[in-house]
Amino acid sequence: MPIRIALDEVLAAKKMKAKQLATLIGVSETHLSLFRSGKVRGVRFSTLARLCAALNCQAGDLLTYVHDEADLAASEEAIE
Amino acid sequence: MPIRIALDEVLAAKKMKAKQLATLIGVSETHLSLFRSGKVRGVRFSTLARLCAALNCQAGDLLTYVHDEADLAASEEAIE
DNA sequence: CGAAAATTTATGTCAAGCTTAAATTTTGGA
DNA sequence: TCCAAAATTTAAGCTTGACATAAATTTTCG
Repeated sequence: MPIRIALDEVLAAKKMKAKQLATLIGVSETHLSLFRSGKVRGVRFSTLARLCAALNCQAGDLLTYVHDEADLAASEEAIE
Repeated sequence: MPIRIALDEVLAAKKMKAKQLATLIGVSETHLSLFRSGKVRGVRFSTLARLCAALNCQAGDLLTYVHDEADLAASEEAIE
């Protein structure tokens, strides 16, 4: 997956524990853990907004796109 | 909603039409239109990745968080 | 005007966001 | 080296909403 979640880095920079964040924004520790380790396939903006608010950062600080040529082949399947 | 979608700006900068983008990344024009006008409540990373790939930009260029104090009160409801 | 292009509305499907609970693993101090 | 607390993972389920297609409505512009 070319969208990398950099939550751990931001968390470390703010010297905040995942648990604190979870409590602060009202999301389960379970889900936050899955999110941190990149095991989710998307986010609700409401959740993203709360993360940004709590960490005082931008969406781009949490989500970074790692370029992958394959992403552009999305519409052209059946190439075989 | 404090997450602002800046797709139109990026699109304009790249001088690309929404329709071209939709075709390029394989998403319906309908949905892309809803997305552009901020009428969706979230994104799948697969879609975000394709947008970034096609526009050659970062996730942060498309999604920006507009600070809103209210976001932190997310967990404290029942305040009345 | 009028037709093509773009946006919106309507409807529906199905994936997955997120939760709670329990199991498993990791961590760190005594 | 233990063991208990903390953190992560697994499991199961509820519910939302991403995204699609089709049709209606609106906008664009020659």
